[in-house]
Parts: sequence; C-alpha cells; structure tokens
Amino acid sequence: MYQSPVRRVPRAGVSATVRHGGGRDPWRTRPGYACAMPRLSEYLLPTEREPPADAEALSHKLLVRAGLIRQVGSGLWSWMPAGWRAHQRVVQIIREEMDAIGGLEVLMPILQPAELWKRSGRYESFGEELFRLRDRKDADMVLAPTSEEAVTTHAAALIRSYRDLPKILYHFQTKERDEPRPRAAVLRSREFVMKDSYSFDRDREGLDRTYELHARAYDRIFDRCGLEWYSVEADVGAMGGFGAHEYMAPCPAGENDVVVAPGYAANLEVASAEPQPVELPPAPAGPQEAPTPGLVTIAQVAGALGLPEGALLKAYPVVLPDGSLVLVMLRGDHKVNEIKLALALGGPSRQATPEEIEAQLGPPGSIGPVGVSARILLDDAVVAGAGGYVVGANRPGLHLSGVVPGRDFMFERADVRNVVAGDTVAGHPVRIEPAIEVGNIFKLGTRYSDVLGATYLDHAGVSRPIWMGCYGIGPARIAAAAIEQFADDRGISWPRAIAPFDVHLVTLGKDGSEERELSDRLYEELRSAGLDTLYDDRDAGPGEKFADAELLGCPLRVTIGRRTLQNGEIEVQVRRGQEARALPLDDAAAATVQLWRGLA
RNA sequence: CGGGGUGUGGCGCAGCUUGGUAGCGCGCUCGCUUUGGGAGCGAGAGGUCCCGGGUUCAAAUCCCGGCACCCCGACCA
Repeated sequence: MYQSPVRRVPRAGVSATVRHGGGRDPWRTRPGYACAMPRLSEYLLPTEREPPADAEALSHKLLVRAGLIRQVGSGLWSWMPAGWRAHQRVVQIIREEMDAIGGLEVLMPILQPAELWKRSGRYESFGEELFRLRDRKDADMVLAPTSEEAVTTHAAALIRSYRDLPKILYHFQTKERDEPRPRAAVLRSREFVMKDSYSFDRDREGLDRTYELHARAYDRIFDRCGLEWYSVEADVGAMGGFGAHEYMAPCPAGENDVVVAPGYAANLEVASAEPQPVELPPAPAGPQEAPTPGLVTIAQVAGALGLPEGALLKAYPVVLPDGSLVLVMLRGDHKVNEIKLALALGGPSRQATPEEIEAQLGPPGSIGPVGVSARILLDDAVVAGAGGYVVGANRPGLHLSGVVPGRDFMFERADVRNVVAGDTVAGHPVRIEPAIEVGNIFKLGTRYSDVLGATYLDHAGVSRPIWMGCYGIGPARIAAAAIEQFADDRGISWPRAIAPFDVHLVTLGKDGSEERELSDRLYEELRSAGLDTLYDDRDAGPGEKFADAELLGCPLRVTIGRRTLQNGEIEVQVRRGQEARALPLDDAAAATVQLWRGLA
C-alpha cells in the first residue's frame, strides 16, 4: 500500500521511524528535499487561474499563480512546498561551489546585540533600513541585514596567527531589511535568505586571490543555475572598499540599468563611454545674446533656436557641505550621474535651492557659466573649441550663443554624466538594459577588522589587520530571474538545474484503469532512475492537468493516456519550446533520463 | 519621503454616485455524467463588506479618524 509522505514523517521517539527507515533516515537519501515522493493529490500546489490583481512583474504573477509563494505582509513572503524546492536547489548549487573553493559553512544569528553595530558605526549609518528592537532587559538589539559585524567579531577572537589565514566562512541566513519600498514579490523583500560569505586574508594580495576564487565560483554558480548573466563593474558604495563586481541577470523586471557592449558591461552608476558627437554651430569671436523669453527647458530653447539639445549646455548647481556652490555643466542631452559627481567632488553634495541659485547666479531656467565666480565642473563630453554652445545668460529670458569653454569661462574637467544608448565603447555602440542583481562580490579591506579589532601576528610577530572581502548571493532572486528570463505565455519554464521537479508525470487514467496502473509503475521507475518526479494523480480533467504542468514549468512533462498507450508509447513534452515526442513504453524511464540529460 | 490607487467569501470583480434582504464568475463540498487541453447537470457550504467613531428609523454605500496593501518616483551595505 502506498504510504503518504505525511505518514512517513519520522519523528523523534516514534518507533515507526525505525520500522520504515530500517535504521537509515529516509530523509537523508535526498539531501535538501523534504518530500521524496510527491503525488499531487496529496501535495500542496495552490495554483491560480488569475494573477493577483496588484502584481506587475512577470515573476511575481507566475510565482503566485504556480503556487510557489504566498504573501504574508508587505515585502514578506512564504514559500510553498514546490517553490521552496526550487529555492533549495539553488541553495545546494551555491553550497557545492562555495565548498569547492574551501568555504566553511556556519550559521550566525539574525538577532544581534546593537552594541556590535554601534562599534562598527553602522547602528547609525545603516539608517531606517535597520530593524531595531529591545529585549526584555531593555537592551538594544537589531535584526541583522548582513553579518560583517558578527563574523568579524568571531575572526577577532579566533584568528591569531598568519597560520590561521586565509579563511572563508559563509552561511545561508535570513536577512532583515526594512526596505522603503518592497517590490515585485521576492525581487525586493524585507526578509529573504542570502548566502553571504566573508573572506579573511593576511594582506591585500591574499584578498585579491580570494576575491578571484569567489569570482570563478560565482561564474560556475550562475552557469549551473541556467541563467543568462554577466558580471559588471560596480560602485564601491559609501562604505569604501577596493573593488566590487555585481552579477546581473538581464530581464524586464530588473531594477538596475546595465550598459552593455561587446566586451563591456557596467552598471549605469559607474559606466563610461564615448559620447555621440553633436554638430555645433561655428563660434563667433565672442558670446552673442539670444533672447529666449519664457523658454526655460532645454527642449524649449533648443527648439526655438533650431539646434540639437546637445548643442546646449545644462547647468546643474550643487552645494557642498561647506556651503560653497559648484556649477556642474554638461551637454543638454545628458543627465547628471550622482555617483560620478560625488566621486569628482570628493564627497556628497546636494542640489542648490532656487533661492541659492537666484542669489548667486540668476533666475533658474536660464543660468550659465559665463561671468560667474563659482567653481565650474565641466563634463568630459563637452568639447572645447569645436564650435559654440548655447548657455543660460543668468538673466531672465536670455541665453548666450557661441560660448566656448576655456575662452568664455574657466572650468575643471570630470566625467559626471550618465551614459546613454548609442554612446560607444571601443567603437561599439552600447545598449542599456534592465537587470536583476543576483549577486555581488566586494573587497572590504580592513574597514571592519580595524574597528572590531580583527588582527593577526605575522611571521615577525607584528600585529596586522586582517584583510576582508564579502560576497553575497540571493537564491530567491536567482529563481525569480530564471522565471523572468524563460517564461512563455503558458507559464514558467525552469532551467533544468533549479526546477522544483525534474519530471511532471501526468496520468489521464482513472483510478483502477490500465493507464493508471502503468502510470504508477512508471512513477516508481522514474524515481528509481534518479529523477525527482511530481505525479499528477488527481481526479481532474486533462486540460486542467496540462495547464497546471505548463504553469509550474518542470523541464519534462510525461503523459500517459489511452491515445498513445495504444501504440505502446508515452508522450514526453519538453517544456521549453513545448516540443513533444513519443517514447516507447518499454524502458521509458531510461529514455526519459536520456532526454533530461540533454536539456539546458 | 512625494505622487497615484485599492481594501466586499480562497482568487478575480460588481454593488457605493442616489442609504433599505450582500451579488456575479472561477474555485470549494455532495451526487450523477464526463476524461488528450481549465467539461456538463443538479444540490449545497462559505462574508466582522479593513478597523474605530459619527450621522440616520436604517450604512458596504454618507461624514471624520486610523490601518493595511499595491503601483510610479526618490532611496537601495
């Protein structure tokens, strides 16, 4: 008699465990899997015909419709059984590759004393995103959004000698971040599982090597997960650091803009490219006044003067912390990149208020660089000497034409603009596409070891700070990205490696029929052959079963019905592309395995 | 934080303008039929209409105050 998964649950102290397991824990035969023999009639796969009304992103709609996740609150999601299987398959791939580079898996707590975070300075700097709470003794606590503080504290206590280095520690742990705006289900949630690893090295060179080890492990992880991905240069962020890469999975729901050209990929935040040329009118001997009554936008002025927007210079006044004003000038068709600007200015700045602009320059809408005393930062895309630009005259309703940088105003140079599509890198035009950040690697240096006292003694007995790196991956984002990248109008199409099941076996026979009997037997054979199989043995119509199978998106669908059985065959459909083929009933399991092995 | 929107059965929605027995489709339960693309017939179950207060003989509906959730933007180690 068939034993349901529920009845097979081994419980501590229950003799049935021994009877069924024969002294061997049946749950260990398939690591990471909680249910070894799912029959859909006894499973929990809450599929929906329609997506939630408020879902926008494709992965959000499909994750819910396919019965993989359910919402608990804003940015808070539960994984349903099949969804968790896919998630755990990603986790297992990551685990194997981390172990392969010598990573040591640990587990650190989510709940942490605020004291640690006060020592690192992040109790303040992390801001509103850090969940804070108090314990019963009224001590300040935090829910950890990441684990640098905890792991560095351990390193400080446990690593004493250069002989203890290098080390890589990692864990899969729930992260808590009070996101200002959770989005698109698991793409940006307030609580999520992350693999974060931390490396400890003797010096900068050691960190470089460990960083490279991670980079190669990450390459393998995303390849094995079947994603379309690339790594990009990234902003090192406010916390400083010595280098960073982000791993991006391009897809429409992505929140990042990536600049891509042959041999080049970078986050728009840091990308640089050759600007597209703009034809400038010849410059007269000096600036000429151009009346522009009522015209305040670039588009209005360019339109009225019959010039391309790139022949105008846009003025972007900012104020530094010391209160001084800097006038950033860039082409009218370009936009300021705040991150590059901060880099050029050596720190943060803010946009000048209309009052500040009015007081120091002129009426907002027609401000410019000619005759002003403020420091001027000129974007690299602006050329000097090829012709005259149009700029604001710092007087209402008036612009100046024929303005030549260097002749009519002095400036400092910097690259402070956003790349736009069509700019070139090494002669190739770039495109800009949205992508999900599925992982990142970051050279921390000694930022945390310094403040948390993580040092070691070198050969000479000299105390030195440990060099650290940190490396993150979000398994849920990988799953969501895979859905985004490969779904079609019928539903999900999982990459083979991370599908919740290898095979979705659909029987069309009623209980007691010959088809059903053969299906039961094939189910056992598929499982014996090593394929994780979901068996749709429900008492439902064929249309419903096919629709659910295509929605769930397992790589192979095996159908047993009277039609093909008459010819001694079963039908196997490859989910991606929906190509169907007939396999002889004899040895069908082996043939299915063969087919499965050839899939992406 | 700024802007926009939505809360009515498990899901999708109508009803609200003009107050008067809470409805529709899907799903669910039972029976019969059906079984290669979300099947048919019949009989049922299931709702503090987000919460609190107010107006009124009477509030899903009108008024006041909250809360929750979504989308766009800002933000995002």
